Amino acid sequence: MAEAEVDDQVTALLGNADQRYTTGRRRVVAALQGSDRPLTLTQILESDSSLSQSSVYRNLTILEEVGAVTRIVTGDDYARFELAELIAGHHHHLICTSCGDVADFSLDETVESTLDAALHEVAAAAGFTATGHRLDLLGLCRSCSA
Amino acid sequence: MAEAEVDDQVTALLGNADQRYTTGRRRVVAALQGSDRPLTLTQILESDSSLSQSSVYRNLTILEEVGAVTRIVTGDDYARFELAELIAGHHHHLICTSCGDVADFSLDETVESTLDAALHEVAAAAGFTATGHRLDLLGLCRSCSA
DNA sequence: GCTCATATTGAGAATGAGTATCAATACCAG
DNA sequence: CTGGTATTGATACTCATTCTCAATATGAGC
Repeated sequence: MAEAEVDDQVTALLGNADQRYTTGRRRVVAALQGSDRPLTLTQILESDSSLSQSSVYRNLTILEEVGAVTRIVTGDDYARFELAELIAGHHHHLICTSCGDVADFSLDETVESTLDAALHEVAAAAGFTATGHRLDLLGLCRSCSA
Repeated sequence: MAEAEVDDQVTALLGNADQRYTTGRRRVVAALQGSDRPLTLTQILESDSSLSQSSVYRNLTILEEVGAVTRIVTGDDYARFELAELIAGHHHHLICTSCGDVADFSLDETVESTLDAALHEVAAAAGFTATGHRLDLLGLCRSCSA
């Protein structure tokens, strides 16, 4: 998705919640969009020195509430943030259990549908209202396994 | 798995790391085994009033290090703990995004194999050394969706 | 452009789950 | 029983994240 389209999406999502798409929020979204993987707060701050810690935390929370950003908690000490699937598309994560790094990957459409169907049955049987799934591959990234 | 077998497994895992299977650790394992879902620290403490907070935290960390317990971080404020897959068997989680509750479920063998094969390819392509996967269904539990 | 009312920002204080400390206690070997 | 080591538990501490609140920016109406 092009930057302008992302901006339109985020503007709409924020607007639904009577929130403005301010410069600070644009910068946070730009940082996330410029990365091929989820970023920690520290990484966001490092990528744009005009941002302040408390505002980035607050804006990430707001962006998460309106559905523009997703928070990823890995067990690592830091939460990571990425653009929500609505914007970035459905995907999964390779999580390094040694250094905490997270990378994106996608699965074949056919595997995804098989999975979706199976999960749908499970949810129905459990009286659970499913809104999505999360699939992570755990292990060692290239540098940690070397 | 029967209680005695679980004890044997845990004893072996702890022994490999030169750790004792003390009364406090047995009580923590018993609490986890007695539940059909992962427990928070608070829930473990409530289930057995003879346990003290700092020892339970320390023992959960040790049990996790030796591979007897798995820590589940949901995005909720509390980490949850369960017996490792080696002991409890491979399974997945229904995670309620409203109240944070976590329940267990399993998938058909066939779906699991399809998934495993697909993930194996992804890992190979990324130079990632996979040690396992994590699949969670996100949504609202029965009581939160009512 | 100007003014008001409101939303947002940013620096620092506060919160709280989880971890470290350390003296007291439990356990094991001889 | 005795000495040496491992574990416990109360408490202090850490540090990612959230809250506070005065200062600033924004948008609407004129």
